[in-house]
Amino acid sequence: MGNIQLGSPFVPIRPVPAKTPLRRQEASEERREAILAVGLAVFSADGFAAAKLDDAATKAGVAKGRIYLHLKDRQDLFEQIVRGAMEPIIEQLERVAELPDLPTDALLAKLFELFQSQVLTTDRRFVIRLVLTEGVHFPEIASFYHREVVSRGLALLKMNTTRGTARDEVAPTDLAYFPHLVFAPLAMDVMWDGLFSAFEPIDIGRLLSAHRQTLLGNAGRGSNA
Amino acid sequence: MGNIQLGSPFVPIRPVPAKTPLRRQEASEERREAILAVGLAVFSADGFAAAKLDDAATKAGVAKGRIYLHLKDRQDLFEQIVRGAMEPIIEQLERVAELPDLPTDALLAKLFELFQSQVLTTDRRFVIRLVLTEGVHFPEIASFYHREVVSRGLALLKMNTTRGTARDEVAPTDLAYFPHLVFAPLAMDVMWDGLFSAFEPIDIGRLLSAHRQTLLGNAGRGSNA
DNA sequence: CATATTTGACTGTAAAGTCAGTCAATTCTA
DNA sequence: TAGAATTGACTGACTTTACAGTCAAATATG
Repeated sequence: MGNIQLGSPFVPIRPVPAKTPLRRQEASEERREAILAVGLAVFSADGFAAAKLDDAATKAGVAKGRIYLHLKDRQDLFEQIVRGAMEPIIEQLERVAELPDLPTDALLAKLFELFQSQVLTTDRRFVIRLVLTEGVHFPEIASFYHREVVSRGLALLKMNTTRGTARDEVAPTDLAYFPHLVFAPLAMDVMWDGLFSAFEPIDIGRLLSAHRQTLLGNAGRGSNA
Repeated sequence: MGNIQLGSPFVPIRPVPAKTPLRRQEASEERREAILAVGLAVFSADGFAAAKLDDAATKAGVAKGRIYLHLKDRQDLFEQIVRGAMEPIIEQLERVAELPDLPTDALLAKLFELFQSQVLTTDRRFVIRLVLTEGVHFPEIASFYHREVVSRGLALLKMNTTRGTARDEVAPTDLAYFPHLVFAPLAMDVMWDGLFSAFEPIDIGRLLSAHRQTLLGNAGRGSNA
Protein backbone atom coordinates (compact mmCIF):
# COMPACT_ATOMS: atom_id res chain seq x y z
CA MET A 1 0.00 0.00 0.00
CA GLY A 2 2.24 2.77 1.25
CA ASN A 3 4.87 3.85 -1.22
CA ILE A 4 7.73 5.80 0.21
CA GLN A 5 10.35 7.03 -2.19
CA LEU A 6 13.65 6.73 -0.47
CA GLY A 7 16.18 9.30 -1.50
CA SER A 8 19.85 8.76 -1.95
CA PRO A 9 21.21 5.97 0.20
CA PHE A 10 23.71 6.75 2.91
CA VAL A 11 26.02 9.35 1.61
CA PRO A 12 29.37 8.06 0.44
CA ILE A 13 28.72 5.51 -2.28
CA ARG A 14 31.84 3.46 -2.54
CA PRO A 15 33.32 3.51 -6.03
CA VAL A 16 32.48 0.45 -8.07
CA PRO A 17 35.71 -1.57 -8.51
CA ALA A 18 35.89 -1.57 -12.30
CA LYS A 19 34.01 -4.20 -14.24
CA THR A 20 35.46 -7.20 -12.48
CA PRO A 21 32.87 -9.86 -13.19
CA LEU A 22 31.15 -10.13 -9.85
CA ARG A 23 31.83 -13.37 -8.17
CA ARG A 24 28.93 -15.10 -6.48
CA GLN A 25 29.72 -13.88 -3.04
CA GLU A 26 29.99 -10.31 -4.18
CA ALA A 27 26.71 -10.48 -6.01
CA SER A 28 25.14 -12.00 -2.97
CA GLU A 29 26.41 -9.21 -0.77
CA GLU A 30 25.07 -6.68 -3.19
CA ARG A 31 21.64 -8.21 -2.99
CA ARG A 32 21.83 -8.32 0.74
CA GLU A 33 22.30 -4.57 0.73
CA ALA A 34 19.43 -4.18 -1.69
CA ILE A 35 17.23 -6.11 0.69
CA LEU A 36 18.23 -3.89 3.60
CA ALA A 37 17.50 -0.78 1.55
CA VAL A 38 14.14 -2.02 0.39
CA GLY A 39 13.38 -3.27 3.89
CA LEU A 40 13.87 0.26 5.16
CA ALA A 41 11.52 1.58 2.51
CA VAL A 42 8.85 -0.95 3.33
CA PHE A 43 9.12 -0.51 7.09
CA SER A 44 8.98 3.24 6.63
CA ALA A 45 5.95 3.08 4.42
CA ASP A 46 3.84 0.63 6.37
CA GLY A 47 5.37 0.43 9.82
CA PHE A 48 7.23 -2.51 11.29
CA ALA A 49 4.27 -4.71 12.07
CA ALA A 50 2.28 -4.06 8.92
CA ALA A 51 5.13 -4.36 6.47
CA LYS A 52 5.09 -7.45 4.28
CA LEU A 53 8.47 -9.05 3.80
CA ASP A 54 7.19 -10.68 0.67
CA ASP A 55 6.64 -7.20 -0.66
CA ALA A 56 10.14 -6.19 0.25
CA ALA A 57 11.52 -9.23 -1.52
CA THR A 58 9.57 -8.50 -4.67
CA LYS A 59 10.66 -4.89 -4.69
CA ALA A 60 14.26 -5.98 -4.24
CA GLY A 61 13.82 -8.25 -7.23
CA VAL A 62 14.32 -11.34 -5.16
CA ALA A 63 12.22 -14.25 -3.96
CA LYS A 64 10.81 -14.42 -0.50
CA GLY A 65 13.02 -17.19 0.71
CA ARG A 66 16.10 -15.24 -0.26
CA ILE A 67 15.50 -12.92 2.64
CA TYR A 68 15.90 -15.65 5.19
CA LEU A 69 19.34 -16.56 3.96
CA HIS A 70 20.74 -13.44 5.57
CA LEU A 71 18.15 -12.70 8.19
CA LYS A 72 16.71 -14.70 10.99
CA ASP A 73 13.37 -12.96 10.83
CA ARG A 74 11.62 -9.63 10.49
CA GLN A 75 13.03 -8.28 13.73
CA ASP A 76 16.52 -9.20 12.64
CA LEU A 77 15.99 -7.23 9.45
CA PHE A 78 14.96 -4.24 11.50
CA GLU A 79 18.00 -4.50 13.72
CA GLN A 80 20.41 -4.87 10.84
CA ILE A 81 18.95 -1.82 9.16
CA VAL A 82 19.34 0.30 12.27
CA ARG A 83 22.82 -0.86 13.15
CA GLY A 84 24.06 -0.63 9.62
CA ALA A 85 22.81 2.91 9.24
CA MET A 86 23.94 4.28 12.57
CA GLU A 87 27.43 2.89 12.88
CA PRO A 88 29.01 5.42 10.51
CA ILE A 89 27.32 8.24 12.40
CA ILE A 90 28.82 7.07 15.63
CA GLU A 91 32.26 7.22 14.12
CA GLN A 92 31.61 10.74 12.93
CA LEU A 93 30.51 11.83 16.37
CA GLU A 94 33.69 10.41 17.76
CA ARG A 95 35.69 12.38 15.24
CA VAL A 96 33.94 15.63 16.07
CA ALA A 97 34.60 15.07 19.75
CA GLU A 98 38.29 14.82 19.05
CA LEU A 99 38.34 18.07 17.14
CA PRO A 100 40.63 20.78 18.50
CA ASP A 101 38.68 23.20 20.68
CA LEU A 102 36.23 25.12 18.59
CA PRO A 103 34.17 28.11 19.66
CA THR A 104 30.83 26.94 21.06
CA ASP A 105 28.98 28.42 18.17
CA ALA A 106 31.21 26.81 15.60
CA LEU A 107 30.94 23.36 17.10
CA LEU A 108 27.20 23.70 17.25
CA ALA A 109 27.13 24.77 13.65
CA LYS A 110 29.32 21.85 12.74
CA LEU A 111 27.03 19.40 14.49
CA PHE A 112 23.92 20.79 12.90
CA GLU A 113 25.58 20.66 9.54
CA LEU A 114 26.55 17.07 10.16
CA PHE A 115 22.96 16.34 10.98
CA GLN A 116 21.78 17.94 7.81
CA SER A 117 24.27 16.32 5.48
CA GLN A 118 24.35 12.89 7.10
CA VAL A 119 20.81 12.50 8.29
CA LEU A 120 18.26 14.83 6.83
CA THR A 121 19.35 14.47 3.24
CA THR A 122 19.92 10.78 3.56
CA ASP A 123 17.96 7.60 4.03
CA ARG A 124 19.12 7.77 7.60
CA ARG A 125 16.31 10.16 8.30
CA PHE A 126 13.99 7.22 7.78
CA VAL A 127 16.05 5.02 10.01
CA ILE A 128 15.91 7.53 12.80
CA ARG A 129 12.22 7.99 12.31
CA LEU A 130 11.83 4.25 12.59
CA VAL A 131 13.81 4.15 15.79
CA LEU A 132 11.66 6.91 17.23
CA THR A 133 8.36 5.45 16.14
CA GLU A 134 9.00 1.75 16.62
CA GLY A 135 11.64 1.78 19.30
CA VAL A 136 9.06 1.61 22.05
CA HIS A 137 8.33 -1.95 21.04
CA PHE A 138 11.99 -2.93 20.73
CA PRO A 139 13.85 -2.37 23.96
CA GLU A 140 16.91 -3.93 22.39
CA ILE A 141 16.96 -1.30 19.65
CA ALA A 142 16.09 1.53 22.00
CA SER A 143 18.92 0.50 24.27
CA PHE A 144 21.39 0.23 21.43
CA TYR A 145 20.40 3.59 20.07
CA HIS A 146 20.57 5.27 23.42
CA ARG A 147 23.92 3.80 24.29
CA GLU A 148 25.64 4.28 20.97
CA VAL A 149 24.10 7.43 19.61
CA VAL A 150 22.03 9.46 22.02
CA SER A 151 24.23 9.33 25.08
CA ARG A 152 27.36 10.12 23.08
CA GLY A 153 25.66 13.00 21.36
CA LEU A 154 24.42 14.34 24.65
CA ALA A 155 27.85 14.13 26.23
CA LEU A 156 29.30 16.05 23.34
CA LEU A 157 26.67 18.75 23.57
CA LYS A 158 27.00 19.04 27.31
CA MET A 159 30.74 19.40 27.07
CA ASN A 160 30.29 22.12 24.51
CA THR A 161 27.84 24.09 26.60
CA THR A 162 29.90 23.81 29.75
CA ARG A 163 33.01 24.96 27.95
CA GLY A 164 31.08 27.76 26.30
CA THR A 165 29.88 28.99 29.65
CA ALA A 166 33.38 28.91 31.08
CA ARG A 167 34.49 31.06 28.16
CA ASP A 168 31.57 33.44 28.60
CA GLU A 169 30.23 32.53 25.20
CA VAL A 170 27.04 31.10 26.66
CA ALA A 171 24.88 32.43 29.45
CA PRO A 172 25.21 30.21 32.53
CA THR A 173 21.76 28.65 32.56
CA ASP A 174 20.70 25.10 33.35
CA LEU A 175 21.17 24.36 29.68
CA ALA A 176 24.34 22.49 30.53
CA TYR A 177 22.27 19.98 32.45
CA PHE A 178 19.88 19.51 29.58
CA PRO A 179 21.72 19.03 26.33
CA HIS A 180 18.43 17.45 25.37
CA LEU A 181 17.22 20.96 24.67
CA VAL A 182 19.83 21.28 21.99
CA PHE A 183 18.81 18.25 19.97
CA ALA A 184 15.08 18.33 20.64
CA PRO A 185 14.39 20.42 17.54
CA LEU A 186 16.35 17.98 15.41
CA ALA A 187 14.24 15.11 16.61
CA MET A 188 11.14 17.19 16.18
CA ASP A 189 12.04 17.92 12.60
CA VAL A 190 12.40 14.26 11.78
CA MET A 191 8.99 13.55 13.24
CA TRP A 192 7.40 16.65 11.76
CA ASP A 193 8.61 15.74 8.34
CA GLY A 194 6.72 12.47 8.48
CA LEU A 195 3.60 13.84 10.10
CA PHE A 196 2.90 17.39 9.11
CA SER A 197 5.20 18.59 6.38
CA ALA A 198 2.43 18.04 3.86
CA PHE A 199 0.32 20.63 5.65
CA GLU A 200 3.04 22.95 6.85
CA PRO A 201 6.59 22.41 5.71
CA ILE A 202 9.51 23.56 7.82
CA ASP A 203 12.53 25.37 6.48
CA ILE A 204 15.03 23.40 8.49
CA GLY A 205 17.99 25.58 7.68
CA ARG A 206 16.32 28.63 9.11
CA LEU A 207 14.90 26.75 12.02
CA LEU A 208 18.31 25.51 13.04
CA SER A 209 19.79 28.93 12.67
CA ALA A 210 17.04 30.41 14.84
CA HIS A 211 17.72 27.64 17.29
CA ARG A 212 21.40 28.51 17.49
CA GLN A 213 20.53 32.15 18.05
CA THR A 214 18.22 31.22 20.88
CA LEU A 215 20.64 28.84 22.51
CA LEU A 216 23.46 31.34 22.52
CA GLY A 217 21.26 34.13 23.76
CA ASN A 218 22.32 36.00 20.65
CA ALA A 219 20.13 38.97 19.87
CA GLY A 220 21.41 39.02 16.28
CA ARG A 221 18.71 40.43 14.02
CA GLY A 222 16.63 37.88 12.18
CA SER A 223 15.94 38.09 8.48
CA ASN A 224 12.63 36.74 7.33
CA ALA A 225 9.80 37.43 4.90
CA MET B 1 2.52 -9.39 25.14
CA GLY B 2 3.32 -5.79 26.05
CA ASN B 3 1.77 -4.65 29.27
CA ILE B 4 1.53 -0.94 29.74
CA GLN B 5 0.08 0.33 32.96
CA LEU B 6 -1.96 3.33 32.14
CA GLY B 7 -2.14 5.90 34.87
CA SER B 8 -5.11 7.95 35.84
CA PRO B 9 -7.47 8.58 32.99
CA PHE B 10 -7.95 12.08 31.67
CA VAL B 11 -7.93 14.39 34.56
CA PRO B 12 -11.35 15.58 35.65
CA ILE B 13 -13.37 12.50 36.47
CA ARG B 14 -16.95 13.62 36.41
CA PRO B 15 -18.67 12.99 39.74
CA VAL B 16 -20.83 9.86 39.74
CA PRO B 17 -24.47 11.00 39.95
CA ALA B 18 -25.45 9.24 43.18
CA LYS B 19 -26.63 5.64 43.05
CA THR B 20 -29.25 6.16 40.38
CA PRO B 21 -29.64 2.65 39.07
CA LEU B 22 -27.77 3.02 35.84
CA ARG B 23 -30.09 2.88 32.94
CA ARG B 24 -29.09 0.72 30.04
CA GLN B 25 -27.86 3.56 27.94
CA GLU B 26 -25.69 4.86 30.71
CA ALA B 27 -24.20 1.46 31.36
CA SER B 28 -23.54 1.07 27.68
CA GLU B 29 -21.82 4.43 27.53
CA GLU B 30 -19.70 3.47 30.48
CA ARG B 31 -18.52 0.34 28.74
CA ARG B 32 -17.82 2.28 25.62
CA GLU B 33 -15.47 4.46 27.59
CA ALA B 34 -13.87 1.42 29.14
CA ILE B 35 -13.27 0.03 25.69
CA LEU B 36 -11.66 3.27 24.56
CA ALA B 37 -9.45 3.31 27.63
CA VAL B 38 -8.36 -0.28 27.20
CA GLY B 39 -7.94 0.27 23.50
CA LEU B 40 -5.48 3.01 24.27
CA ALA B 41 -3.58 0.73 26.59
CA VAL B 42 -3.40 -2.04 24.04
CA PHE B 43 -2.41 0.23 21.17
CA SER B 44 0.25 1.80 23.36
CA ALA B 45 1.64 -1.52 24.43
CA ASP B 46 1.76 -3.28 21.08
CA GLY B 47 1.39 -0.58 18.47
CA PHE B 48 -1.58 -0.04 16.22
CA ALA B 49 -0.98 -2.84 13.78
CA ALA B 50 0.06 -5.49 16.27
CA ALA B 51 -2.63 -4.83 18.84
CA LYS B 52 -5.32 -7.48 19.13
CA LEU B 53 -8.82 -6.12 19.55
CA ASP B 54 -9.84 -9.40 21.10
CA ASP B 55 -7.30 -8.68 23.77
CA ALA B 56 -8.73 -5.25 24.34
CA ALA B 57 -12.21 -6.68 24.68
CA THR B 58 -11.12 -9.25 27.21
CA LYS B 59 -9.26 -6.67 29.26
CA ALA B 60 -12.32 -4.46 29.22
CA GLY B 61 -14.36 -7.38 30.54
CA VAL B 62 -16.41 -7.61 27.40
CA ALA B 63 -16.79 -10.01 24.49
CA LYS B 64 -15.20 -9.37 21.16
CA GLY B 65 -18.40 -8.63 19.31
CA ARG B 66 -19.31 -5.98 21.83
CA ILE B 67 -16.58 -3.77 20.44
CA TYR B 68 -18.18 -3.55 17.04
CA LEU B 69 -21.35 -2.10 18.49
CA HIS B 70 -19.60 1.21 18.92
CA LEU B 71 -16.81 0.98 16.42
CA LYS B 72 -16.66 0.32 12.74
CA ASP B 73 -13.23 -1.23 12.95
CA ARG B 74 -9.75 -0.96 14.40
CA GLN B 75 -9.01 2.32 12.69
CA ASP B 76 -12.22 3.79 13.97
CA LEU B 77 -11.19 2.87 17.48
CA PHE B 78 -7.91 4.66 17.00
CA GLU B 79 -9.63 7.77 15.71
CA GLN B 80 -12.15 7.87 18.51
CA ILE B 81 -9.40 7.56 21.07
CA VAL B 82 -7.47 10.44 19.60
CA ARG B 83 -10.42 12.73 19.09
CA GLY B 84 -11.90 11.97 22.47
CA ALA B 85 -8.65 12.69 24.24
CA MET B 86 -7.67 15.83 22.40
CA GLU B 87 -10.93 17.74 22.25
CA PRO B 88 -10.74 18.96 25.86
CA ILE B 89 -7.19 20.15 25.28
CA ILE B 90 -8.29 22.20 22.32
CA GLU B 91 -10.86 23.95 24.49
CA GLN B 92 -8.21 24.70 27.06
CA LEU B 93 -5.90 26.18 24.45
CA GLU B 94 -8.75 28.38 23.31
CA ARG B 95 -9.27 29.54 26.86
CA VAL B 96 -5.61 30.39 27.37
CA ALA B 97 -5.61 32.38 24.15
CA GLU B 98 -8.44 34.51 25.46
CA LEU B 99 -6.61 35.24 28.68
CA PRO B 100 -5.94 38.91 29.42
CA ASP B 101 -2.44 39.85 28.33
CA LEU B 102 0.09 38.08 30.48
CA PRO B 103 3.82 38.67 30.58
CA THR B 104 5.56 36.43 28.05
CA ASP B 105 7.19 34.46 30.79
CA ALA B 106 3.95 33.94 32.66
CA LEU B 107 2.05 32.71 29.63
CA LEU B 108 4.85 30.33 28.81
CA ALA B 109 4.83 29.04 32.35
CA LYS B 110 1.08 28.64 32.16
CA LEU B 111 1.30 26.64 28.96
CA PHE B 112 4.00 24.38 30.26
CA GLU B 113 2.03 23.83 33.40
CA LEU B 114 -1.03 22.99 31.33
CA PHE B 115 1.08 20.49 29.45
CA GLN B 116 2.28 18.91 32.64
CA SER B 117 -1.08 18.68 34.35
CA GLN B 118 -3.18 17.79 31.32
CA VAL B 119 -0.80 15.68 29.32
CA LEU B 120 2.23 14.34 31.10
CA THR B 121 0.42 13.15 34.20
CA THR B 122 -2.49 11.83 32.23
CA ASP B 123 -3.30 9.07 29.80
CA ARG B 124 -3.16 11.74 27.16
CA ARG B 125 0.59 11.34 27.11
CA PHE B 126 -0.04 7.94 25.55
CA VAL B 127 -2.47 9.38 23.07
CA ILE B 128 0.03 11.94 21.94
CA ARG B 129 2.72 9.34 21.73
CA LEU B 130 0.41 7.29 19.55
CA VAL B 131 -0.24 10.23 17.28
CA LEU B 132 3.47 10.83 16.94
CA THR B 133 4.40 7.21 16.37
CA GLU B 134 1.47 6.02 14.28
CA GLY B 135 0.34 9.24 12.67
CA VAL B 136 2.60 8.70 9.67
CA HIS B 137 0.34 5.87 8.59
CA PHE B 138 -2.89 7.78 9.23
CA PRO B 139 -2.98 10.98 7.23
CA GLU B 140 -6.50 11.54 8.50
CA ILE B 141 -5.31 11.58 12.08
CA ALA B 142 -2.20 13.57 11.31
CA SER B 143 -4.31 16.15 9.55
CA PHE B 144 -6.81 16.35 12.39
CA TYR B 145 -4.09 16.70 14.95
CA HIS B 146 -2.24 19.33 13.00
CA ARG B 147 -5.34 21.37 12.33
CA GLU B 148 -6.91 21.19 15.76
CA VAL B 149 -3.96 21.03 18.10
CA VAL B 150 -0.59 21.80 16.59
CA SER B 151 -1.46 24.80 14.47
CA ARG B 152 -3.47 26.41 17.26
CA GLY B 153 -0.70 25.83 19.73
CA LEU B 154 1.85 27.26 17.35
CA ALA B 155 -0.26 30.34 16.72
CA LEU B 156 -0.54 30.92 20.43
CA LEU B 157 3.18 30.55 20.96
CA LYS B 158 4.02 32.77 18.05
CA MET B 159 1.70 35.48 19.28
CA ASN B 160 3.32 35.28 22.67
CA THR B 161 6.84 35.60 21.32
CA THR B 162 5.98 38.47 19.02
CA ARG B 163 4.29 40.34 21.82
CA GLY B 164 7.18 39.60 24.12
CA THR B 165 9.63 41.03 21.64
CA ALA B 166 7.52 44.17 21.22
CA ARG B 167 7.61 44.61 24.97
CA ASP B 168 11.35 43.99 25.12
CA GLU B 169 10.83 40.89 27.22
CA VAL B 170 12.31 38.65 24.55
CA ALA B 171 15.34 39.19 22.37
CA PRO B 172 14.29 39.80 18.77
CA THR B 173 15.51 36.59 17.17
CA ASP B 174 13.91 34.44 14.52
CA LEU B 175 12.23 32.58 17.33
CA ALA B 176 8.97 34.29 16.42
CA TYR B 177 9.04 32.48 13.10
CA PHE B 178 9.66 29.15 14.71
CA PRO B 179 7.33 28.61 17.62
CA HIS B 180 8.21 24.99 16.90
CA LEU B 181 11.33 25.58 18.93
CA VAL B 182 9.19 26.25 21.96
CA PHE B 183 7.28 23.00 21.92
CA ALA B 184 9.99 20.74 20.53
CA PRO B 185 11.21 19.78 24.01
CA LEU B 186 7.70 18.86 25.03
CA ALA B 187 7.35 16.50 22.12
CA MET B 188 10.81 15.16 22.79
CA ASP B 189 9.90 14.41 26.37
CA VAL B 190 6.88 12.39 25.32
CA MET B 191 9.01 10.34 22.97
CA TRP B 192 11.92 10.06 25.37
CA ASP B 193 9.68 8.77 28.05
CA GLY B 194 8.67 5.84 25.90
CA LEU B 195 12.10 5.15 24.50
CA PHE B 196 14.85 5.98 26.92
CA SER B 197 13.53 6.86 30.33
CA ALA B 198 14.41 3.37 31.53
CA PHE B 199 18.08 4.10 30.83
CA GLU B 200 18.16 7.79 31.60
CA PRO B 201 15.12 9.46 33.11
CA ILE B 202 14.46 13.14 32.58
CA ASP B 203 13.40 15.54 35.29
CA ILE B 204 10.80 17.26 33.20
CA GLY B 205 10.15 20.08 35.65
CA ARG B 206 13.76 21.17 35.57
CA LEU B 207 14.06 20.64 31.87
CA LEU B 208 11.12 22.91 31.20
CA SER B 209 12.45 25.53 33.53
CA ALA B 210 15.83 25.42 31.81
CA HIS B 211 14.00 25.69 28.54
CA ARG B 212 12.20 28.83 29.67
CA GLN B 213 15.46 30.35 30.77
CA THR B 214 17.00 29.64 27.42
CA LEU B 215 14.07 30.94 25.43
CA LEU B 216 13.94 34.21 27.30
CA GLY B 217 17.67 34.69 27.12
CA ASN B 218 17.56 34.89 30.90
CA ALA B 219 20.92 34.47 32.53
CA GLY B 220 19.26 33.60 35.85
CA ARG B 221 21.55 31.33 37.82
CA GLY B 222 20.76 27.62 37.62
CA SER B 223 20.53 25.43 40.69
CA ASN B 224 21.53 21.84 40.23
CA ALA B 225 23.35 19.03 41.96
C1' DC C 1 -42.92 -12.28 27.16
C1' DA C 2 -41.08 -9.23 23.72
C1' DT C 3 -37.26 -6.92 22.80
C1' DA C 4 -32.66 -5.10 23.36
C1' DT C 5 -28.15 -6.44 24.29
C1' DT C 6 -24.28 -9.31 24.36
C1' DT C 7 -21.78 -13.29 23.38
C1' DG C 8 -18.16 -16.21 21.29
C1' DA C 9 -17.76 -19.93 17.81
C1' DC C 10 -16.97 -19.56 13.13
C1' DT C 11 -15.33 -18.16 8.46
C1' DG C 12 -12.36 -16.15 5.52
C1' DT C 13 -8.14 -14.00 4.65
C1' DA C 14 -3.51 -13.17 4.89
C1' DA C 15 1.07 -13.34 5.70
C1' DA C 16 5.31 -15.65 8.07
C1' DG C 17 8.65 -18.69 7.68
C1' DT C 18 10.18 -23.48 5.68
C1' DC C 19 12.43 -26.52 2.69
C1' DA C 20 12.88 -29.70 -1.24
C1' DG C 21 14.24 -28.92 -5.58
C1' DT C 22 16.55 -26.18 -9.49
C1' DC C 23 20.19 -24.37 -12.03
C1' DA C 24 24.00 -21.15 -12.85
C1' DA C 25 28.58 -20.56 -11.40
C1' DT C 26 32.62 -22.75 -10.20
C1' DT C 27 35.90 -26.37 -9.83
C1' DC C 28 37.78 -30.62 -11.29
C1' DT C 29 39.87 -33.83 -14.59
C1' DA C 30 41.55 -35.89 -18.65
C1' DT D 1 40.44 -26.41 -22.83
C1' DA D 2 36.11 -28.97 -23.13
C1' DG D 3 33.09 -31.39 -20.76
C1' DA D 4 31.70 -33.62 -16.32
C1' DA D 5 30.93 -33.10 -11.54
C1' DT D 6 29.91 -30.36 -7.69
C1' DT D 7 28.36 -26.75 -5.08
C1' DG D 8 25.41 -23.60 -2.84
C1' DA D 9 22.56 -19.48 -3.87
C1' DC D 10 18.01 -18.93 -4.87
C1' DT D 11 13.19 -20.03 -5.62
C1' DG D 12 8.25 -20.24 -4.56
C1' DA D 13 4.59 -23.55 -3.34
C1' DC D 14 3.26 -25.11 0.96
C1' DT D 15 2.15 -25.41 5.88
C1' DT D 16 0.99 -23.11 9.79
C1' DT D 17 -0.57 -19.71 12.70
C1' DA D 18 -3.42 -16.14 13.85
C1' DC D 19 -6.61 -12.67 13.99
C1' DA D 20 -10.54 -9.48 12.03
C1' DG D 21 -15.01 -9.05 11.68
C1' DT D 22 -19.74 -11.58 11.47
C1' DC D 23 -23.92 -13.32 13.07
C1' DA D 24 -27.00 -16.94 15.00
C1' DA D 25 -27.85 -18.13 19.55
C1' DA D 26 -28.07 -17.04 24.43
C1' DT D 27 -29.05 -13.89 27.93
C1' DA D 28 -30.63 -9.89 30.34
C1' DT D 29 -34.09 -6.35 30.93
C1' DG D 30 -38.35 -3.89 31.71
